[in-house]
Amino acid sequence: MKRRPTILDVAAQAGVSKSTVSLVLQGSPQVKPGTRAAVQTAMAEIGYVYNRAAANLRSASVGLVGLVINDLRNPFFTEFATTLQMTLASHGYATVIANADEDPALQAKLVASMIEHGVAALVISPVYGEGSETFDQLARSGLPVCQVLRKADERTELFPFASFDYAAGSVAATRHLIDQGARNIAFVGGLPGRAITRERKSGWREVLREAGLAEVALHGKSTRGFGLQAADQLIAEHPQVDAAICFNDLVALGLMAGFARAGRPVGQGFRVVGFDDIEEAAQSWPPLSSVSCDIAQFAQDTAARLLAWMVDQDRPAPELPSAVRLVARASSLGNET
Amino acid sequence: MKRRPTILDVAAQAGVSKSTVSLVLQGSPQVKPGTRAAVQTAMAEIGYVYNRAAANLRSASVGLVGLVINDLRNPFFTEFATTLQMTLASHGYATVIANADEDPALQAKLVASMIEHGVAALVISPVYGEGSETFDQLARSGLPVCQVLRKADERTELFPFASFDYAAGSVAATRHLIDQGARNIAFVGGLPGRAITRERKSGWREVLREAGLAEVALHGKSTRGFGLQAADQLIAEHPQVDAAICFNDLVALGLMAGFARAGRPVGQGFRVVGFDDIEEAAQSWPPLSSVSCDIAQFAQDTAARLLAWMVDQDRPAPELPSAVRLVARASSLGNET
DNA sequence: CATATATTTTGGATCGTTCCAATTCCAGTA
DNA sequence: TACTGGAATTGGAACGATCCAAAATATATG
Repeated sequence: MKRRPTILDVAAQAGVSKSTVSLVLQGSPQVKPGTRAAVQTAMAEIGYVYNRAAANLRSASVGLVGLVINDLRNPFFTEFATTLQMTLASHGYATVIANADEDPALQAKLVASMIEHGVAALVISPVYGEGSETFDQLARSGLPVCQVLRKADERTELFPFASFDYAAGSVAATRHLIDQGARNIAFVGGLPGRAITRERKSGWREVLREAGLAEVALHGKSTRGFGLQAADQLIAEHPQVDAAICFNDLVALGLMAGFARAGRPVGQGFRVVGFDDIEEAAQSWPPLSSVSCDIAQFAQDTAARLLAWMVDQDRPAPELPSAVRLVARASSLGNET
Repeated sequence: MKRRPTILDVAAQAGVSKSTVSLVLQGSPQVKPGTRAAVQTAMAEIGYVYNRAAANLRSASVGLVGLVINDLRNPFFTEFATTLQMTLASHGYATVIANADEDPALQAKLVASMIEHGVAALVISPVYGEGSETFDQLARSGLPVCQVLRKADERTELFPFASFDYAAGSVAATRHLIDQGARNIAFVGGLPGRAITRERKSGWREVLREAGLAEVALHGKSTRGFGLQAADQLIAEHPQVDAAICFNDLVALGLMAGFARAGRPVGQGFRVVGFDDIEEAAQSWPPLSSVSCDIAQFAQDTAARLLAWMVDQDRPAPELPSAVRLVARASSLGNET
């Protein structure tokens, strides 16, 4: 017979009752060491594998956390996802990662599937727009849900929101460019109307208005491809622009590639700052200045807050902005190596 | 009472039996449309959520596929993972993605956790080395297991292996560089001793020997950082080298950045070809020539093979190399725009 | 209309674990 | 020896779905 062995088989093999086997499985201290050893030997002998579905059915508490990411292909989010998974793993929780691919319908399906699978909590970097039923469903489930990096639902008492203080980063980046001598600073990338775009733009706008400088903004998707295309547009339509703050590093790297292609490599009179400080920023040429969001640290903090919520019923603050830090590299500095 | 409603509650609400509710849940065609509607209304009214753990316990067949990836941060693997997940989703299977982070111990833990969660099959791009117990465990589980992209276990009748025909790509890339006038072609990146490094190197070596050209190889991690560092080493120690085949695009992009930093931008007498043809290859400057592995297509093929195995007991071939295609771009062509 | 057949619906058994109250074991004490 | 109390072990009742064979209902046939 090919049937998977159960704890009853183990119990028979070890000459104890199924309850004792269950206690061993749970690492209870109240079984005698000798008995424990016998049970463990029996398990190894008959090749027993734990059936978590059965256990969950009875105990309801599952060491499973769901993670839904709007775009897992973006390295920034990949880093967040992998760090969160590893941090939770070190606390005995398994994480299921899913990619919503910026598709609200898929996101809804994934969330429903995770609830069905009985996750104990959910972390979501949501897709924008059309997501209200998803959050209504989450609200009904009563699960601990953390919104991270993107705020798609305003009910932050229900879905506490943690992200970075992008506005402050934007101010710092703009001041830095002005200090370096830039006078026509464009903002490139970010889809218009989104909260995160507004935030990353707000500091730039504020500083420019204070300084009485002109504003040029090119909006679009947050991809390398858009940056490439934006370079051409900037050169053709706004030749006076001498610096750019990009929505993220991917856009910035694309923009730099675009300027290089046009024969005006960044560093020679044109300055660029990105957002996120992904690993590649330090490795590109020229190295890219970026508003650094310590995403690994952020993922660890998120894990800690989530654990506090799940384990100690200690609900996180509704809004929590993490500090950012401007890392100045050659792409924005006056002198060029 | 805060108890989650069960199908019995739904049945009571709708005035039918639990069996009927179960049939509706499974989308059985044998319930009358009127009854179905009544049940669905009842579900909505009392906010029923399906309990998959309970269902799995009885039926054993779970629409769940595990995916373990050696390094999810590598965009090549991220693309594979997300495409596989989406393809399987369109066939009604949920996918749990986990990142082993090149850590054999973590990989073992993840695999064990997935088996416990009752996945119906597993796709693994394994970590190299120390993984034998992991595969022994998988063999014992009797699950359909596909090894993809990396072969860590030689028992390919048990764990069918699918990857790309890297050797052919390597031949094509080397011939191409020679055609373009290169005479000193280095191989950069890839950890020595690994099957995949041997494969990607084999064609290069073969062609060089045929042509009677010298061989220079720099081995290291498959990261942008190593490429950056390799550029300096190449310039300092092997100034005669006039072209490079890189283990992957990340190394190639790092190498190009390194050459640019050293004031010898690629395209002016130095040619580079990478492997994988990640999205960024076309967007860098200069655009990077690469041996294209259509990873999205590969992920879809993998999904199809896995489904055939799971559903029709149709076991895939033990070894299946997918064709690759050289995409020549400015980084390896004679003339520079 | 009675009967045969097809379509829907149903109650009980079952999956493999955990939980709980109850029982057994055993060393220490009177 | 008989008794006690804590430690170790146990059997039965859940958990919430699916499966199956049987029952109820609807439809077709002569």
